Order: sequence, then C-alpha cells, then structure tokens
Amino acid sequence: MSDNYFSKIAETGIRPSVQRVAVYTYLREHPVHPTVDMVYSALSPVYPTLSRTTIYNTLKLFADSGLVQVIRIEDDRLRYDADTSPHLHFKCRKCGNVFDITDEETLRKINADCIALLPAGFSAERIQTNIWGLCSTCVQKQKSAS
Amino acid sequence: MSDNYFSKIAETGIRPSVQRVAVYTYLREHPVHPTVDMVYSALSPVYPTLSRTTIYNTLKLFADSGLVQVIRIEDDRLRYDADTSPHLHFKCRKCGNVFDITDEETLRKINADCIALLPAGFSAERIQTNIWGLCSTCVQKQKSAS
DNA sequence: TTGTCTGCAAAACATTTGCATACTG
DNA sequence: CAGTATGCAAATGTTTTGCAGACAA
Repeated sequence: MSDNYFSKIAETGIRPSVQRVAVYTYLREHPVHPTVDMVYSALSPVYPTLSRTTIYNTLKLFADSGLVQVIRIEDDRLRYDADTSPHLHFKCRKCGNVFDITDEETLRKINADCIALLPAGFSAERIQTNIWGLCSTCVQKQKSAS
Repeated sequence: MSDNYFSKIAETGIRPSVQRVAVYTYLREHPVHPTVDMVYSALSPVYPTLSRTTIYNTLKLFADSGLVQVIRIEDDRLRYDADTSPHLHFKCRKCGNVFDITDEETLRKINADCIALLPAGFSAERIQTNIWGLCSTCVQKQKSAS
C-alpha cells in the first residue's frame, strides 16, 4: 500500500522521502481534505522531528505537480485532497465537515459545460466547484430542535 | 445611482453609513472582484479617516447578509463581488485578472445539476465554481513569444 | 441618551523565507 | 562529494479583536 504511494510519488518525478511518503499516505488514507495543521498533528507523534515547514513544502510541491489538489473552501486556510478525479466539495456550515460529491460521468459533463462558456481563446487548466449548506445530519438536528 | 445603493443597503436591514455606501458603491462600479486592500487603497484618498478595519467589518457584514459574495479563488486572500447573480469566475494564472463568466440560463441549469448530485437530506445554500487557466490575451502573448 | 459604528493599535494565525544541518544518490 | 531535503527561527501579510471615542436614532 505505502509502497504504491512511494511509486506514485516517484513517477511524478518527486524524490519519495520518508516525510513525503508519510504526507501522501496520510492524504490517501484519510480523505477528509485535511488542512496543513491536521496533517501535522496526525503525523507529528509518529515522526517527532517532522516540522510544519516540511508539510507546507511537501503539499505545495505535490500541488504544483498535480499530485494533490488544493481546495479553497474555507475563508482562512487551504485544504488538500489526494483524489484528483472530477468531484465537487460540500461544506456543512454547522459541523464544518467537507464531503465529496462524486458522480464522475455527470461531473465530467458539468465541467465541460462550464468550460464551454469561456470566451474564445481562454484555456482552462483547473476547475473547482464548492457548495456550502447543511449536511443531512445537521438538517435532522435542526428539525428535532425546533 | 449612489442613492440606489443607499436604498439597497437599507433594504437589507443594514444601516447605510457613509463608509458602507462607499464600499458598496465601489464594488458595484468596479466589478473587478477586489480584495480588501484594493477597496481600501481606492477609497482611502477619498475618505482619509477610513480604516481597513471598517472595510473588513463592512465586507463581512455584507457577505453575511448576502449583499455581496465572497470569492475564494486566491490562495491567500479573499475577493468580493457585489454581483450575486449566477456566474462563475476565471482566474488567469499569468496576468492574475479575475473574469466573470456569465450565461445566466446555462449556469442556473449547471448549478441545479450540481445540487442534484447531493446526497438525500443535504441542503445547499451557496455554490461557487472557479476556473483557473490562461486568458486569451496571455495565450496570445505565449504564442508570439515561442 | 443609548446603542451602534468607526478606527486605532495590538493580537492572532496561516504561510513563507533564510539559512544551517542532515540526508541521499 | 554535490545537490537536495529538512526543520528551526524569524518574517510576512491577512484578518480579527479589544476598546475608546464618534455618531445616529
């Protein structure tokens, strides 16, 4: 498993150091779209010398190489996602969780529809859709409270 | 014109102070999706006592009331848009400009398609699509350079 | 006059940078 | 050995907060 990640990093042309494999593995195995700090808090006990700077360096490197995507769904910090297939994100304003909304076929079509709206000559490289609202659990809670 | 904005703010239940009208007017008349600092730099010469804090307060107030929308298209700062009709944003990675992509009918449909993908019980309140790439001008420049 | 709004100064964070040390091929 | 990666400490830049004075109903 981890070996897979090692190869995946190497294939991207990035030297798969212990730290980098650890970060990528964490992202893969905890698809909660973590922030830098969440990654650091999780890995720090396992790799006591690990520094936040390395997490920043690593995630930026991964993002620039297209290995992970940066999710801009918060007002004050970035989140990261190792799943780069077409999917959109939903953030519940009550519990704060970020959910993946996946339906690859439909989303490919939606993305194509969006890109079709661009003026002539524009070239799209990346597209991201975010939805904010209440998740079903929080909708339930709100109902039973009132 | 400015009077319109005064009423528009008042209708939202917000007291239309001089500063607030100035900020809203600026957003309306300069649809470049400015950052806090851009608004401050533009208005500061006209209202010498104006402070950044007030711009922050005002834009947050407006955003919470739905009078403006927050655009999360940069990595390190927020942008604001007084146009709340369905439209998406395109950021050119070379010149840095943010363009509006508008086609209200199509976009209403696209948004509906996205929301249809949400799991049962989820309730959507806000949706935002961003595209990154190169604008036609920068594509041209790149071509003629090579 | 009473509550709200403004704006200064300081604080709080997230992120970046400089640089010395530690790896790794 | 040479070049790259790591991580500490300090800097940067955006946004928030505390608070006192100004303003408006």
